[in-house]
Amino acid sequence: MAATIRDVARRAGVGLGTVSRVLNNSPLVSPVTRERVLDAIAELRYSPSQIARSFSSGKTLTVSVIAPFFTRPSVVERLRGIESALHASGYSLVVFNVETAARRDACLHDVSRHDRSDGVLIISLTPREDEIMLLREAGTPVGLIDTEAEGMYGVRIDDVYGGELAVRHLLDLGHRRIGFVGDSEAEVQDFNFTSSRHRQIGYLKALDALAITPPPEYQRYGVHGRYEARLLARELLQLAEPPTAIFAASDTQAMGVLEAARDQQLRVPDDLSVVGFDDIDVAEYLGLTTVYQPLFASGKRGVEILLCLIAGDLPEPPSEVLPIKLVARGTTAPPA
Amino acid sequence: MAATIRDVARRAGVGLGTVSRVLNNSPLVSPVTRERVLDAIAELRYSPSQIARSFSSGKTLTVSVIAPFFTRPSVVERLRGIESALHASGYSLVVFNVETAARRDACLHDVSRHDRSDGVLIISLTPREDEIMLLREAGTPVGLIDTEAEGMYGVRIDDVYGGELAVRHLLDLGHRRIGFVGDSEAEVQDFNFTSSRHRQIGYLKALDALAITPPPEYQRYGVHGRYEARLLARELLQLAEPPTAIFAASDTQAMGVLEAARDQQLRVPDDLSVVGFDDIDVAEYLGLTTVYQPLFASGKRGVEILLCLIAGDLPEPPSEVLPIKLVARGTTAPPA
DNA sequence: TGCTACTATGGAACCAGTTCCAAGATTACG
DNA sequence: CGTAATCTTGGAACTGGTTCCATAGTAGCA
Repeated sequence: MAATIRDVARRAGVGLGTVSRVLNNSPLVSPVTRERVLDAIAELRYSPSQIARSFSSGKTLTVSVIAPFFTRPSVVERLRGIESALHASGYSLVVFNVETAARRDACLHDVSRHDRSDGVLIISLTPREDEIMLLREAGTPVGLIDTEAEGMYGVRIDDVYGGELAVRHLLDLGHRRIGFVGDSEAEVQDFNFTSSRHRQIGYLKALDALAITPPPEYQRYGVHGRYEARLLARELLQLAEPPTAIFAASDTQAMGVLEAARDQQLRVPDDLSVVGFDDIDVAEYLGLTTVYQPLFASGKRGVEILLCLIAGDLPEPPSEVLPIKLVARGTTAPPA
Repeated sequence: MAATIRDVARRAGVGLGTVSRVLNNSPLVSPVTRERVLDAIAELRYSPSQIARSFSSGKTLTVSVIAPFFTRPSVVERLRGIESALHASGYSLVVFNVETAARRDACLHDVSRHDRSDGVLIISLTPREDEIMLLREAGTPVGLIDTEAEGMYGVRIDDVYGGELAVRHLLDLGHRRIGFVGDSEAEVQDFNFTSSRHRQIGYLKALDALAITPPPEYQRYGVHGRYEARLLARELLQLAEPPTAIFAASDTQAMGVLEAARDQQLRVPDDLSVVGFDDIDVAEYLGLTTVYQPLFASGKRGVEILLCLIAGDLPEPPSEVLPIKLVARGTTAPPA
């Protein structure tokens, strides 16, 4: 059907190797011959088979990315960074969406086969000991985004510090009763998500610096999302002594908190201050005070690190930390 | 390095073909032999090379999807439907994000090579005459999502009817001065997006049924997004005789309209009614009246159609139309 | 028992590139 | 002019599966 490299060779009256050399821009071809080959390629409307190429060269020019809940705005933005950097390098992007623990394990396992892609990017999921072994054995280059693991390379932020930033802002405004809304134990377990937990540690650290120990009932956990966060915040606000401010582990959860405040006829920020995390697109719209993290850049940088590994170099430092900052908007104010 | 099918054959003391038959669950293998081969596979920790498999069989078990602006919430939701259906069928998903006209053309061209993937899904972009030819010549199966084209298969909604639904709702409430905010001419041209235009036709049709002809200045166009929509809505609201209701071609644009209303100290829905389109996740949060369309289902159905084409069947009807409905929430009310 | 029909099996040929070695052509230089 | 070094070139071998044909084995049946 379609022309092959041999057809081109015959047509141009040259050898197989010569056509291959032309295709790969080898300098070992005389200008005259190159021209002749290019003519033959044009005449036959020849286009080399990518699969055959991958097969014989062992390179697929493809990168897999494992993204948990890839509809979450923060993940989407990272993906956009990944896609843009990858495309610029001529790589294709294969996406795996992980929404269950089983799928998480299956994906990590599949991808370690180092067969269909030249490398793997893992977003937010922290590989376990045995999975790290598997990936290393298979020799699959891996870049981690938004997480870190022993002996692996990647890019992340300091979530503990981010939590501190958020809560210090509330403390500076004069708040002392500060609640926390974060991911459920189950999610942390199932997916090995760490950011909510780390942000909470920052929350505790900031409070501890002022010798404040928040009561356990001020810290609530639920399945990630607006809906659950709304319920958790409602519980917080119905306490005998409710918090005057709530730090949510993500902007999405902060939106749930805002809904709960609305439900209780509380004005934000007059009656309740709210801080989120991530600075997703809609945060600006809502005037939500939050902690900004460079989502797009994390994807881009993750790709750079991975391509580095694929090329055989070792990036330095292994785990790069991107800067974050507090963005004060309209959902925080001094307590009444 | 890694074991090959020949190693397995040698180890199991059988022929090449037999191992291949075991791998492909051919019934033409005796239970005893099958067992022996499976043992050898386990002992050698053999796992067949996907690339070699694709190469020799011609199937890649991969589908490409071309998604314009894949961070837009509506696109993300479609992608989620695609990923879920594709994964259930054992296919991998290669994503191309299109954000410029040049990239649009390049992607459509690349993908038509029918080499790296068994089929292509195209979201919202309508292939042009020559592109259809190219795809047909290459024999690449194509599924269209959110658009249609002569002789091609896919799934979509009736955008004209959607626009009618939205505007009829406003008319029923008593509005007569109704503005429209949609995509810019440039976008429609560059990407061959059709939905904004079709929704506007629905808008005109609904008004026409009541013999209303909206003045040209009531219809504004700008680059898709919250920011531009806000500016356009501001212009509308500053007219000598401003509209009492605005229909935005998407929820994202409706959010811009809401911002503009806020800027002008207008209360929604008392002073201004707003209707969006798509019913993205955040619409519910905002209490936005909008037109619901099955985004997730469109992705899923698109995959089903594509797999059908890959299998060599022709789906009926060629262009399937999914149901939509108006979701009345808090941003619409009778005019003051 | 002999013939047929079907099952089970082995392995060559094939897919379309890349890689690398051998060899011919050309140039450089003493 | 002869020899070495360098530049070009051709094509066999290789990548790891699938496919299909030939053949051996076996059961069914008259």
